[in-house]
Amino acid sequence: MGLTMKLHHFSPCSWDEPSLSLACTKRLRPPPPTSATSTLTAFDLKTFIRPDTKKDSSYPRTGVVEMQPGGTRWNPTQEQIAILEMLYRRGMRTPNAQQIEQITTQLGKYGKIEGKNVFYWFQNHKARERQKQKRNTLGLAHSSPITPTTTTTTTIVTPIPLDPSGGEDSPYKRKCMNWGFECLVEDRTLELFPLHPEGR
Amino acid sequence: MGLTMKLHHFSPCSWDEPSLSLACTKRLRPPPPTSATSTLTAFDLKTFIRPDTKKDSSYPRTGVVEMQPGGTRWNPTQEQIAILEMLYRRGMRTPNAQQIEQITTQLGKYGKIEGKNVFYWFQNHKARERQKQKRNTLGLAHSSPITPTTTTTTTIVTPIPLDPSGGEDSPYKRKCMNWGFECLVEDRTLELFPLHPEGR
DNA sequence: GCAAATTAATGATTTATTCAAG
DNA sequence: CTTGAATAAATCATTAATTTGC
Repeated sequence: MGLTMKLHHFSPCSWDEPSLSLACTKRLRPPPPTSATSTLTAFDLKTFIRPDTKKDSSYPRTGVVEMQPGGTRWNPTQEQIAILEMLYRRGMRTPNAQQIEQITTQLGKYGKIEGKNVFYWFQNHKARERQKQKRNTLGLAHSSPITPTTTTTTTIVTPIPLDPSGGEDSPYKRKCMNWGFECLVEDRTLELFPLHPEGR
Repeated sequence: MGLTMKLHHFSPCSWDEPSLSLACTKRLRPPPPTSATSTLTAFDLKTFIRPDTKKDSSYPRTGVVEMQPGGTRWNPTQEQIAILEMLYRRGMRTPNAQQIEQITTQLGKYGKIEGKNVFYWFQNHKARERQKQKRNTLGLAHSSPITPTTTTTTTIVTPIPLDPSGGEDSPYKRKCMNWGFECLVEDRTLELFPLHPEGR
């Protein structure tokens, strides 16, 4: 479990294979009368494969460093972190698309940010709080009774607000999907964060 | 295993409390909000909560067979599957945002589809091909040496087209991110699939 | 033949793991 | 070392095939 050397790059394939022989691999679910087999032979796949020009097409191909002038990855500001942490403490764990969008809009006032940053932040924060807690729990289990050690600041983790009430009616219900960003952009900018963006 | 008749698409949460309960997957009372740091305490989070107007929220309760799109999941057509499988055979594994967009556009000619469907399809297909192969490998490992068995048609898995050229310039580079859908929509509709879309 | 019940397949989400920037 | 970013694995949830009893 450790050395998965996955490095699938883009294929310089030559698209001359004509065929697509649908080798019905399954015994179950026999394919319905497919009219598509014969028709899907010829199309220009090359258009797909072009080695990614992204939208920001104008990049200096100088050969080595083609990085966005703003830097590579999101570098959150203090205000952004503070807000995110508050939301987390308040119980937010996996915001849905709309929530992400709104958060992003607001946090954008304090620095450059994208929706995915917000999404990833919650993912990572949740996961790392979890493992931190687990580490603490296990550590205390067999460690010497008094070892505050001050190293782990033990961040009192407000447990995820699960449904504690016995009244269950669904064994587990998914809630949100984090897609749907496609064109959800509305221009009404809500005033959710009455903070005074000062410094920075 | 099949009598769960729960489909409360609309969580009847009452958001009347001045505090807030985000990430309310189930109906639950907001937990006592763990005194937050006093600086960023006041803002109106309720604005986040409005129960998401994006989705359908209006089901044909009249008992009619009117399957209105919105609450259902993607049900791919034969043509769509055929194209996706071809792309997969050709080596595509994790298309980037732009590729997903283009594929979506093209597959949209054969049925309703979104970008996330394409993304998920590749994720799932890749994973399930992997586990299928693993199962086969393990099965053959301790099975009798000659067992053609003809049952599993062994879908000749075109190995992932690795970069064969010695000319590498980046030692493993994460290539794509599947975000960035925000507003990538261009209206030039490429004609990648010169197929004649006929009704399913 | 047929609809309800069962099962297999698979779409959609969440969680765990990994890579790498700073 | 910390943590943003990305992918893989595990899991949930829903739909279609298939079976079953009539």
